[in-house]
Amino acid sequence: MDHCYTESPRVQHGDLQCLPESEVIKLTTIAKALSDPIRIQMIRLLEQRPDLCTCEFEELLGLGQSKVSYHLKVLLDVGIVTRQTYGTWSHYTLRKPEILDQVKALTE
Amino acid sequence: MDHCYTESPRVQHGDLQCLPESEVIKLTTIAKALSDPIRIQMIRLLEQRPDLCTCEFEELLGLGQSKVSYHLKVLLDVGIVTRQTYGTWSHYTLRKPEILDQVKALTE
DNA sequence: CGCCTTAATCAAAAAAGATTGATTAAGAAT
DNA sequence: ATTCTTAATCAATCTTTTTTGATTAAGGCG
Repeated sequence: MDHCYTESPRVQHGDLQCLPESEVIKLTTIAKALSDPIRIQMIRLLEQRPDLCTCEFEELLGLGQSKVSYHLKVLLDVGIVTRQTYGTWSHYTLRKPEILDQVKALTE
Repeated sequence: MDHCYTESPRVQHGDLQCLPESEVIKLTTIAKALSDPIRIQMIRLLEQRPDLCTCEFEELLGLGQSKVSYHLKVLLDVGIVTRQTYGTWSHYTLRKPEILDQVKALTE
């Protein structure tokens, strides 16, 4: 796949270009974050009520604390949500409230 | 556990809705298909030249035949591409040429 | 018909992602 | 200061996805 990133004579199909690796990583990283049912439901909840805290996800989704933390971290790491810490509580907010609609558009 | 709730919740807990299971599966299935670097590059190539065949992907991406077939099947199964068979050759086409732009929009 | 090409599929191994229970850290309460 | 609460992190396990090489199937050609 490397030869696609450069001007290689092996690419003999005119000007066909692959995407730069950094771009591919950006795209696959966000797609990966969106490819789990629990994380989709978390986004769905945040769409309706911003600023949910960790323990509310536990309650609303019926999941254990460490599982909830794990999935919230995935969403946080790719920038789908932001985290606000108040004392010992953590609250999460969607960075882009319309993200789920954009994912839906992929399926249409 | 009212202590961690936000001051002005627009929606009460009881009103919060999850997505139906079938909808979640639709969303995660397409996201999963888009979460691999090889498949993103395949889409990128098809964006520039529709109707590439299996052996062209092998050549352009520098990958073995069975790996290429595997990833094309993932794209086919979720409907991102369609397949046309001519004799022993298989050609693939993007069902929605703008799909990569839609994925990019997720990252903005 | 045999033989070559193209490509899908299969099964085993490797890699990546998710789950689980325990531990840790930091702030709040007593 | 000690204990309690909230939630992040860790390590082991389990599950899913991807890779690899081999096999299979079907079409074209001598």
